[in-house]
Amino acid sequence: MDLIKNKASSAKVETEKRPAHEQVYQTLKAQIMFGDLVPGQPVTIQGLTDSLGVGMTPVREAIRRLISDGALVFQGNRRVSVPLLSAGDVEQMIFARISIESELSSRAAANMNSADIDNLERIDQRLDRTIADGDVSGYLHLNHTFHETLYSYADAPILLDLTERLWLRFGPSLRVVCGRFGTQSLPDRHKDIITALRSKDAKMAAKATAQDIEQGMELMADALTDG
Amino acid sequence: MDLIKNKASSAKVETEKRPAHEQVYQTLKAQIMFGDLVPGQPVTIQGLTDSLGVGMTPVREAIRRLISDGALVFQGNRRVSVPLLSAGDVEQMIFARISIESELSSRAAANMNSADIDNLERIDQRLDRTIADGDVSGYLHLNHTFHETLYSYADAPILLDLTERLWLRFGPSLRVVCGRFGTQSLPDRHKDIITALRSKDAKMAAKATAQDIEQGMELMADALTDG
DNA sequence: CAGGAAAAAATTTGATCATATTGTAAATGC
DNA sequence: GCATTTACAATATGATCAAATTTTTTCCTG
Repeated sequence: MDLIKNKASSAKVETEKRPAHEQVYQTLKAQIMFGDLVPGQPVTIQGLTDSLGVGMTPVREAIRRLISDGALVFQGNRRVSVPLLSAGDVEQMIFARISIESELSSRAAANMNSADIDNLERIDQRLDRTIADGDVSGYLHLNHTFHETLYSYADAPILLDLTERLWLRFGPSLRVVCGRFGTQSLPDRHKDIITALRSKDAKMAAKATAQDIEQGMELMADALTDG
Repeated sequence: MDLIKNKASSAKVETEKRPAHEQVYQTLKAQIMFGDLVPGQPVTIQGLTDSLGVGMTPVREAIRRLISDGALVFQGNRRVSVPLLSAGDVEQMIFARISIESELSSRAAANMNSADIDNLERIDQRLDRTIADGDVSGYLHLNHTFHETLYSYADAPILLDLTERLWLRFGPSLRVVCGRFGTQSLPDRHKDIITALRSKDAKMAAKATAQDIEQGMELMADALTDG
């Protein structure tokens, strides 16, 4: 569990340099995105100061940031919790993700060279293995890495930021869906995306990305209306 | 002791109920959005504790939130400042705003009744007066109110949140542009939007909104490349 | 002797914590 | 059930420590 323990040997300069509030933010972000926290679960400041071993000020700052990200919600009465998504929420996120991420994919297609695409394909191969193995946690991490890597070539930091914010919102719910249905039924349009990138076909890359998003999010929407 | 605790006096409720960090956030947000703060201007924690008369913790929390919003930027060396936009930034915001706000406008068209549209039109009439008077500050406030009011009928909180975040980003720069060129050259496709709403034409509402956004943002893009 | 660059001290600002205060929810009594 | 009390968590402040910038001093060179 000691994720923050020093990975000392490699780069000793940067290890402990970041301020505590930044580290707390990154830690919580990962926990939310990859599902250690369940939708609806309350998050308390004191609980985090105890478990993370830092004072309350850094924890407070990290929580405010995450609330602004939409990764946590303020429940009115000083309570903070992981968001529960409504059907409408998911529908809006589908629209926003398709609008923005298709564009990112399209822009990336114009900028990526052959080696970049090879690199992306290697990530996708590792992703396939997690699906075959039913490794939910690995799937969530590598799926995120795949999209993040792809979009990073778009050279569009503001669109990237909007996307990151959306991923933080649906992270916990996606985790629940994967936990319930396993990894078998998960969509993977990544092969289509890679094919499009190789032929420098921005339109096709955008379309494949849109389909990948839609299939994944629809799965989530269905699961939410069931429960 | 607390005999006066009941909220009997209805009109006066909003005074000191909200926590300090929330008030600081709202204050700074308004200052950023409507331009008391100039792009590039440094923002210091201690300066704000002095000028706002609260401790550092609430100020810190508000600043973290605003950084997450993109309304302030963290300059590496612990320094925080109001963002300077690049041409690429503006271009990305044009894309994102058109994508999302056109959709909001389209959805609002389906939900607004005649009285709602009348209300919106009254806002636009007041807006016209600020343009005629060259009242930059009034223009910025009412233009925001117009869009915010319109979009509120879309019943899409997540898309609304994404939009708010974008407005916070370009607020300071828009203010600079208006200050330099006055209000005369500002676009106003609001009449077209209202016409579209009255005929329940969602497509046309979306198109007029897109044009309104594009014209305003292009103005900003031009001004930024000049300086 | 003057000018400038480098080094060192001082000031300003940020980061963190410990503590006091206040508000909210749960528990107890009637 | 409802009101009062109790307990716990959130809010907010001030103090303390660390980092960075700015100013001052000093020393070297022309």
